[in-house]
Amino acid sequence: MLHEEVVGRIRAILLDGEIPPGARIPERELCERLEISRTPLREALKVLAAEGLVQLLPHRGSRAAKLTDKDMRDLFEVCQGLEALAGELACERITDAEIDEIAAAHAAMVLHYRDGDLIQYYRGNRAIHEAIVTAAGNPVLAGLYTSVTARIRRARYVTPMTPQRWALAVKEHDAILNALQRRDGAGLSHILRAHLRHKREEVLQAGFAETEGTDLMLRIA
Amino acid sequence: MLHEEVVGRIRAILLDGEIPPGARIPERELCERLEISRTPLREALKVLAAEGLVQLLPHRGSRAAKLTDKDMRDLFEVCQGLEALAGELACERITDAEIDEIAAAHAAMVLHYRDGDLIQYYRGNRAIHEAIVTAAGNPVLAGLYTSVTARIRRARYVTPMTPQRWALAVKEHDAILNALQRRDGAGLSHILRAHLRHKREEVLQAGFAETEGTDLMLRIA
DNA sequence: TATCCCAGTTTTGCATTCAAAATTGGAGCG
DNA sequence: CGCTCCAATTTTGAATGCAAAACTGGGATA
Repeated sequence: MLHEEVVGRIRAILLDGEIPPGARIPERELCERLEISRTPLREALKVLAAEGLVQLLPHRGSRAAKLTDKDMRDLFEVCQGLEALAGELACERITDAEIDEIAAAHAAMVLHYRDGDLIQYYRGNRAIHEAIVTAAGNPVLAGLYTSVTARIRRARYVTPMTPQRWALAVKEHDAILNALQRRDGAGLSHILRAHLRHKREEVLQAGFAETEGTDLMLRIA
Repeated sequence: MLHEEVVGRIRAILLDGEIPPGARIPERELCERLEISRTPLREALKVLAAEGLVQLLPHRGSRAAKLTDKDMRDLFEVCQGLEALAGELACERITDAEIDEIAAAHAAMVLHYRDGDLIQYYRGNRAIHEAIVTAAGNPVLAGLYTSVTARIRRARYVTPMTPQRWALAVKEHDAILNALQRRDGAGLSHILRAHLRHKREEVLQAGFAETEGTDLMLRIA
């Protein structure tokens, strides 16, 4: 198994919440499960610690990182900045074909909204945000985005929404698609910020900071 | 020696250009120099690879990452976004005392400009940019900023400037300080973007992409 | 002479081992 | 009964050892 694969597998375990935030990471056990020895496992843990998904305590092992309200706020703040930038760049660089794909994803997502299927809605939602970032054509940006969103994923794509908020989110997504189609970078950037600000408020209001015992037990692949 | 310290030492070696971009990283040698064995060294290299400073080639060792023109452009683009965000947040959160410190740093930097001391000018310049990011009060943002700027540091703070460009940069810094003092987030954000865009043009024009043989041999601590 | 091939060497990646630090559990004491 | 302290055990962090992959260079061949 390649180094990157080990990192990926552990990252998935953490994002799935299989090892809940704050829990000790059982080295020995993971070694057996991944059929590797401690050396490559520990290499992966250090990488994940640098990413912010794992917390290393000297001589006391590693734990799945636990996000405070402040962490959550900071992450959303940065995420807003990254998506806003991605939106601007995407408008300069996106192809017609890419816009069509996003429009299709948007339409599908709206259907899930009408069906009241939150899981599928979130899945489509995430695909759209990621497509915009991809369309920005900046791998550095995409990398940071991936790492930041990984940390808030469970909160962002799991929080239940009130009908009002959900309706607003869908409306915002209409505007997002519209701005993209008009290639209105400034406009898209602005909408994305507002969209994420609302999402952040939602998440924080729902009290989804990962304090003791919060385990969402959800796997949004 | 602590893990973080090992990472830091190797990072410094790379940023100093002691191991020039593209060069092979001599594992054995570094082990002796840092007086550690291969295990912690390799852990550090994987972390630095995740940061983008090191390139890992399976079964072929690691090299100091080499930046192409595209990489440089992408990094500057992201850096613009991060600083713009930092500027906005800083205006909301910065204290009067912090503004005074930045004003003092600015004044000192202008003196170095008048002296024609580019090294000292760059040092002050960097301190100001970092102070703004710090004032944003967002550790996640600060972390990403550190990692992104590390990768372009040699280009950003080493490129020689024409008198015109230098004068313009100083003028932009006047405007930066002014916006900060007025706590004009939008304005500051705008100026920072322009400032960095100009810097990027300068760097790319100077052909400072790290292709073969480019070794700046400079240490701006 | 240039190219190909293959044994010898080096380097890499990982498993294992070992010392040091932390945790545990229970005996002794208040 | 609860607290403290200390030896036994576990876990961590790092050095070493080992198999496999990649490099090297010298000779055979075209």
